[in-house]
Amino acid sequence: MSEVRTRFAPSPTGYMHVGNLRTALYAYLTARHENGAFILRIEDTDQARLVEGAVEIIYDTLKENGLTWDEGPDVGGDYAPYVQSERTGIFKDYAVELVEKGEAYCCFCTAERLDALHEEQRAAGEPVGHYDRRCRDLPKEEVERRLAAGEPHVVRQKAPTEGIVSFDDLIYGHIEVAADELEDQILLKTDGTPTYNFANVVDDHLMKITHVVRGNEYLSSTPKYTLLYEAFGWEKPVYIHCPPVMRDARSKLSKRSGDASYQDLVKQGYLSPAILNYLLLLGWGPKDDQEIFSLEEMIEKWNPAWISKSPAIFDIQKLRAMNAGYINRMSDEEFTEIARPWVESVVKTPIDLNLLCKNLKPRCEILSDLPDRIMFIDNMPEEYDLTFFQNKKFKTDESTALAALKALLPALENVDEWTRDGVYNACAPLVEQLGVKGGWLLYPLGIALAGMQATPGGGTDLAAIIGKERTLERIRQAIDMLTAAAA
RNA sequence: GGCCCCAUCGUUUAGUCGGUUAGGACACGGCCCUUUCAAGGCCGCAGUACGGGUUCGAGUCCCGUUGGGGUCACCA
Repeated sequence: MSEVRTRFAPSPTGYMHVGNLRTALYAYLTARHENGAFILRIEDTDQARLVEGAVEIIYDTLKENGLTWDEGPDVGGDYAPYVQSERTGIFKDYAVELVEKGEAYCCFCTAERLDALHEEQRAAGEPVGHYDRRCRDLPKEEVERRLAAGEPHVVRQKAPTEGIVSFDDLIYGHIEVAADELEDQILLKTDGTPTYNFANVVDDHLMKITHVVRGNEYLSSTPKYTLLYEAFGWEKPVYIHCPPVMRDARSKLSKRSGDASYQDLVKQGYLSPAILNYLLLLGWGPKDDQEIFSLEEMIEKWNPAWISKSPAIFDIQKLRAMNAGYINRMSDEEFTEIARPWVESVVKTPIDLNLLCKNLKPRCEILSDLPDRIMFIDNMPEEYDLTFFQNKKFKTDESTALAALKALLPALENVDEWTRDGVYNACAPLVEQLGVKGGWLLYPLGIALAGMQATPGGGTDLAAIIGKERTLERIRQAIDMLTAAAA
């Protein structure tokens, strides 16, 4: 069996939505699982839609995710060029080949005539149909004469007028469609450039693509592709049509409706491996219960036949959980490194960064969660809701908190070794002395230091993180506030 | 509208030879742990869209209904 070759052929629109990335991943895995080649081809024939820097976004996204390509615009390959706009000269010869074989013909009908035709059909109350094939059987002499006169024309393929056209898809199985559903599709436009479908078939053939992995919006046009392969007498690729990634049950993910692109997700603090892992499972499942996959494991376990047939709704909540799992599995050191810029964006004063991050790690689902959680370090609110001191489980309220903090203050003033353990060791004897539960004493400390209820760590952690000076200052502040409130 | 495709918990997915207490994950609820909140551990709630067949037996096969998606360009 020959080498498996797949390709990812994006249009450089400047927006890589996650559905695109998933298609790239599936194509990549299909190749790599068979030790095959993965090719990157840029489909930029629509110059009007060209966006500056869009190709770089494609490169960067694939690279960040480890989806390396063997052939492409930047690395070259045996079938270069890999940018479609540089290949326009190629297609004309193939169109001519089909005309000579009698599989295609020159059509001189103008756009105006086509419009009029459709208008007539509408007026007659008929559904707007296909091209009426007026030029399909023009006498050879007439065609030559009009060509010689330089009359504008397109090249159309002669589609069969009866019978059925069928193809096989690895996911959807055998699909048949009546030939009269198909029209004589245009191969070459008036300006001599190829239509997308035509260019695609020729390119895939020339690049020896064996498995075409693409979105299932192409399922309906695949019979046209089939006709082209048959007209040329080329071997058809294995088709793998992937269902779309949806925003909700009705609509696809789209830039227009403001759905997050891959880049947006990264900016929000989602990790690439977590995004890729989530995408793998969105529309595909292994036969066991494995959920966490490294790229190597994906390659090993991949089977394109297990891709789902129905659309999958993108669930940001599940992605969040997946991301949290990836963060939780990192070492404290790794997490500190990726969290550092986020922490430093809101904390400019000296702190125990390692201790903070150790506490932040299990509390962080995505990196952009961080700033709100640690704001209090540099910006302690002047006032906060004193009912925060009420805790049912520890039997605390404003008055017990006042007592606890008053006991804590002198004990902490005497601490020399200001570490988490040092602070805790100074507090522990008080629990004995007062005959209370740990929480009774330390829960109020956390509130006093942060001014909020959900904090990255208990009272002693917070004290160690923000340092002795700020700790004592905030305890005094809390004592003042509680005293004033009690009076 | 024509044609093509799809349909398992709220979401995602397993169930591919017809026989399962219909499994996992996220979310949700509860309990444990606990110096807050988390994390972690344990338990729970929750599904075969509907209607007909075929069969001893249907999530699985067939037909229909409903719902949804895609596609019908000198766009890609």
